[in-house]
Amino acid sequence: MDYLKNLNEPQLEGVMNTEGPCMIIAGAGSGKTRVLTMRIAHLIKAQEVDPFNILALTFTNKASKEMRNRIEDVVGHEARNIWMGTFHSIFARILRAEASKLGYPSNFTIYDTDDSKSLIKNIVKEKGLDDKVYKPNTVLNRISAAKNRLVSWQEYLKNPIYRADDESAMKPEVGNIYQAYADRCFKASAMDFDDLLFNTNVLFRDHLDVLNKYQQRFRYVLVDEFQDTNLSQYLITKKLAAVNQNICVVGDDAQSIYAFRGADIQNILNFEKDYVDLRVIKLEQNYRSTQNIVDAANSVINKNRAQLKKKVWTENTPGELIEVIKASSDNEEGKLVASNIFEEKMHHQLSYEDFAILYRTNSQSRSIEEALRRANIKYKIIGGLSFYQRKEIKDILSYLRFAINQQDEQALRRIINLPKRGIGPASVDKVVVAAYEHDITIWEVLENIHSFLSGRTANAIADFVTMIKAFKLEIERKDAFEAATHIAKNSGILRELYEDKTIEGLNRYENVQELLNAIKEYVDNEENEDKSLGAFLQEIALLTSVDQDKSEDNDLVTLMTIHMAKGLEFKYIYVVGMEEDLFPSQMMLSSRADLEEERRLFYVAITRAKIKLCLSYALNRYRFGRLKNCEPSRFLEDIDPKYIKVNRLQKGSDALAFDQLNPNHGTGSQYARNLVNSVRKKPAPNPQHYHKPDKDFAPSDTSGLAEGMKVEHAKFGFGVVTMMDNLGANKKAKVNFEKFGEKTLLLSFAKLKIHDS
DNA sequence: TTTCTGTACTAATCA
DNA sequence: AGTACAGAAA
Repeated sequence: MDYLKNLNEPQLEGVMNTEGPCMIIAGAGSGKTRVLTMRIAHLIKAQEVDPFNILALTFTNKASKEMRNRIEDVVGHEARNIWMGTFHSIFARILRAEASKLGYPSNFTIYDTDDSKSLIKNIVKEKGLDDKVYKPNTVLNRISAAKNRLVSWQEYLKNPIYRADDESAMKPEVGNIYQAYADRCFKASAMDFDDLLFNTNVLFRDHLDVLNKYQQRFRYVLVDEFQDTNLSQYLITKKLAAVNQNICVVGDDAQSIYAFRGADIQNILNFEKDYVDLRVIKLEQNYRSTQNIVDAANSVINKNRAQLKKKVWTENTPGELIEVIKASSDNEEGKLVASNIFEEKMHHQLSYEDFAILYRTNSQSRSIEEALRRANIKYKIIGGLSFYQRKEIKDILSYLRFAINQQDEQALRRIINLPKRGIGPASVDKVVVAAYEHDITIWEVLENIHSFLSGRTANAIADFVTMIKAFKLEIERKDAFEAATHIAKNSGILRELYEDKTIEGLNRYENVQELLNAIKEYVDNEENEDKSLGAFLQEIALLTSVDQDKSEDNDLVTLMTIHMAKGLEFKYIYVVGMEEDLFPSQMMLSSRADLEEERRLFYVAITRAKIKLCLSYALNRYRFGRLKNCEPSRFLEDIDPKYIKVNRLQKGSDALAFDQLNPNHGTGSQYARNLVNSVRKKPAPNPQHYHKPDKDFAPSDTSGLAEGMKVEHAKFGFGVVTMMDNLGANKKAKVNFEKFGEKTLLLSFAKLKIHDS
């Protein structure tokens, strides 16, 4: 068993003891992924467990792909048959198979966050509530938190605690919005991300035969990043492992950074109570980083109160001290980091792929990118706006979604007037109201539109329905790729993009081509058993941009958020934007628990580095298009100073000069800027300047209007007709107004009173 | 109904 | 710096 070589004592223990419940508490860089992969390999090779009986759950597709590859290296192609993937993807797959038990079609749609938010927006509007109070984001977070704690809308409405919470937040209607939201999702045959887990719980609760089937199937259950599971996920795994009791979880409480998604460190503590015969293994030796980095990380995490005691140590060399870079602005920060990377690369003969730049928020990537481009340093961005979130892609996907599932309300709203076909929001509202009044689906109203509406809009809708029905047939008859191509072409989207000859237009056109290629690839890939368009859509709904790395050139500097970096390692790590209100984020300052989570995030960032860590901050930064002063992050002070190199003055930096110029943090210049802005600002149009007609003002019949007539306009006041244009369907008149000058008015719209002839 | 324009508001992290 | 929305004009 040569795969067992090079494992230390506790690691070996984690690999060999495959039976019974087991929890591995693994410090950063202690080789936990290695233990997990070797454990699975051991199950297959030594214990002859059928890969089909192993369920391994991860948090990102990237992690699961990587793990599968590493297992494949040991056990060969059999690794393919392991049930390995993210919680969401695995249970979406199971729900697809069992959907009918929950009253869903197997082709249910998966709503992404945008779909959810816009649905909530619609509901708030329909209920006549104030959208300033019920912001989609806030409401969705509240609903999401409830679902992650397995609280249905019925229980939510019943529970006085939630009611009191909502009332003290001046949002008493949240429960009712939750109810409407759940109802509309169900009617749309749609599940949001949280529903995938929530409904899996419902499925296992209400259908014991189904639960039993999967309990038998998954004889071994393994969970990576266990500290990031929420209650919903925790209960699923617990239920699945209830019969065989072969459950192994791996985690590190110091790296729990997903509380905002309902993750609960308590799960680790509860785990010990749930399994009396639990074997607990601690991995504390760090193999990844230098002594200085490990010690600095420890000094940071020790500032947190809530944590399990554990000592991460290393035998590695002390290595370099941590460098702190101070810059005058975000742009300069980018420049300094770029030149620093270039120097280190040259000096130590490194590749660009040895470097990663981490930041708290995606919006910070802009200034860094700019600097890297100027310095001719190649880079790749992970995360940010994903390919599947682009407008043109979402448009096409909405067509595909709606052709498959006619109940998908959000997809319908997106495409019904795209390209423009004369069906405006007013008509859509009428349709929705009609559906509500007759208690039928929106699609049924559309199919029989002539019973509800007449005229041009009704015809447009009838044409739309005919088109969708044709698409449906296309999907039934042809494979996913051909059907999608047909829909892209015949919906008119592709043509509209093709006619747009701007650079962005060309880009969009290419993106659609790329989407079609992706479908082709999906169809051609032998590993996908279900090649239908519906399966493809469900799969990509759970994909993020992390999962698509196809670039030929791999020697690139990596840019990403700290969250994305979890589980990865690089020789050189740059953490940028070490400023108050940015990192820690200003939204995390309200409670100790929030601040501690933020600090764990910093811990994660530090421990990604193998050889050198570099932290940077800027004194000024553009936010919302305005320059803001910033202060260095309190986290810099959390590091024991003996691990930090006192920085030489940056050459080429005017940071010092800037400080001298602006001893008061640049308030003077801000004042000057405000002055300039106030001068530049155009005076706001004053409605009081508009003409006020008599209260008995009534528009005249303008069919006999002619040049030279004196008229009164409701807003522009008195004027003289200077020219008539009676050609074509739209009669126009040019009127020279006393106060507003010459205007061209469409007579079918303009309200004019004729004052003399 | 559509298009244009100015304004107000925004960016926390992921599946 | 972007974009989403409202309101005006066509």
